[in-house]
Amino acid sequence: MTEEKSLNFIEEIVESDLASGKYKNIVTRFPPEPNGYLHIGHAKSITLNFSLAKKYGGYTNLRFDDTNPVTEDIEYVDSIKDDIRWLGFEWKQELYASDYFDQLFQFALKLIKEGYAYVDDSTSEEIATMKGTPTQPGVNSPFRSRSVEENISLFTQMKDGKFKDGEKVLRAKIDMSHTNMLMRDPVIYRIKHAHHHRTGNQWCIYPMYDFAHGQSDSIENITHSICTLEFVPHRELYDWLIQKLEIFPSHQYEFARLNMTYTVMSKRKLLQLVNEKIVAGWDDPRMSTISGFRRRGYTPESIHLFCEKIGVARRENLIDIGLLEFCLREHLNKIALRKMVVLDPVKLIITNYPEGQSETLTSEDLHGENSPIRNIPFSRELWIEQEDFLEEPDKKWFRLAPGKMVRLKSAYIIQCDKVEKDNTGKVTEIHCSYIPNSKSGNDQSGLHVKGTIHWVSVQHAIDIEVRLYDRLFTIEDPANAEGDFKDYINPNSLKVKTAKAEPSLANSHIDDRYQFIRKGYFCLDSDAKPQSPVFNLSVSLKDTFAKKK
RNA sequence: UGGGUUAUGGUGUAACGGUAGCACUACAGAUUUUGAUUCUGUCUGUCUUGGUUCGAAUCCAGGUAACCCAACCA
Repeated sequence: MTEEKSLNFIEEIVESDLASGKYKNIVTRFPPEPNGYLHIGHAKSITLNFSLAKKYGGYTNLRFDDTNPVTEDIEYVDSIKDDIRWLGFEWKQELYASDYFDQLFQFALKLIKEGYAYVDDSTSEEIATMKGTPTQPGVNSPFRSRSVEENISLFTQMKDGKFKDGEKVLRAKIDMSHTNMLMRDPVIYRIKHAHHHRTGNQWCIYPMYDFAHGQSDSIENITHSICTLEFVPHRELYDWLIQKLEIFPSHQYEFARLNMTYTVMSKRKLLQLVNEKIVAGWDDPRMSTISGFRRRGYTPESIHLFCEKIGVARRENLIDIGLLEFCLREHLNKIALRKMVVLDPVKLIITNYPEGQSETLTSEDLHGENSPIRNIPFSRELWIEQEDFLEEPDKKWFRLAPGKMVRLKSAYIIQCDKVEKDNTGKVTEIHCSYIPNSKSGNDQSGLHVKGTIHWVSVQHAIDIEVRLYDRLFTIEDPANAEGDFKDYINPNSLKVKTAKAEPSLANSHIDDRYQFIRKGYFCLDSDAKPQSPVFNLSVSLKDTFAKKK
């Protein structure tokens, strides 16, 4: 059965361009500004650009849009490259808009020579005022009619550092009464005496986005320049500049950016969370950054699946973060090694199991058949989960309770005989007896129990730190809520506890993925040290029982 | 009050004038040594008003709503 997958609108454009012979193959680019870490929204864009080129036999460039030296930094270019590689994509060329500064300067000169650009001495406030408003046309700058010679001379002096920041700008000469505000003589070069992370102090004028992005696309022969919806109004300017410059006609296409519930997606907001130490850093496992998800235990596969499922369209969206979690579980369920870990321990004593005795049982590492198996020590005293015992359960309870039976996963069936409590009424010990002929894999007891619980042998258990994460925000759309988004931080987004784990967890590696049975998926955190393992909750298991309560 | 963009179940996304489909979620059931997984089933949708047409989610006109645009940010 061939299931025909429908194309998204960009694939349709590409297919039609290919079919019409407009292009023989396509070239895309991913153009981050190195002023922050990449987030899951970028993953959507990365996946779109790289997958598209791969699917249609083209390639993708990685181009850093580094035209604003005051906000950009080498730290960010390194992290961006790491993240893209981790996602599994390979760029054809690693490029920088700053590679084109000379070329861009020549482009500007060409515009000036043809009367399409001029140097303006107005202040930014004056320029803003003269620009008008969306409902009122702007007025021409008094400097708009300078001669070509004067403009060339002034622009060259700008480049040569003859002026201070803000003293002059170069503007495209288009139409001050255009309905599109971006066409009202946009600034295309400004003076910034700033150190650039690549060109150093070579330049003191820097092109604006609109005079760098499209031109870079063109220089690289990008066929499909894909960006998000807020750039729709820029497209007219993008096309205008390419036409006046008479360079390769790249085309811009826009799609709706990713928004996700219970998180924020803007670099500015993420930076605030980092700077104000609300999170531990850009790669804090609660962050929506790619590095955050990676540290949290997400896999590239899970993110690919997510990007495939959310689709690509042109309408605003707010994706349920539950879908991302679903995609993670979907992958982890197949690969995560099963382990037994008790998060909130209470002691269970098997009174008819000899003191001092222990035995080695085996358990499956994975769910399906043909799973590898591992050894687990069993003994008289065990840790079990507090929530797996209830003194006065209702009829739907099938875990442990006085007089009730459960199976200890991969071990024996036990029956609860008695409980010990402290003077506050808290259960301190649960006394049970086990059914010797009910051993897992060789059960001759004929008993049928509904519940199975996990456990760890007290004398063999190791202590591990577990970090349990919850969503960072308490409301679905903090970015668009009333007031400051930080008012909606979830105070319980991180809980740390010491858990009792089966000994095999002592030698874990950073890329290993685990399922702590009946609890969730976990991975070793980068804070872990050989003698003090730390595990992150990647995502909990679906829990229909807890939900019903 | 100008210009641009978009409206399909709770959330996403298809259907390109001819049966509104898929996924997630929710709910119900089966299986289960993870209340997980797996399997089966159920609920819920074309913004609105007109028009064209044998036939409209799709085409046309008018409304309505949401988002974007007045950085020397990208």
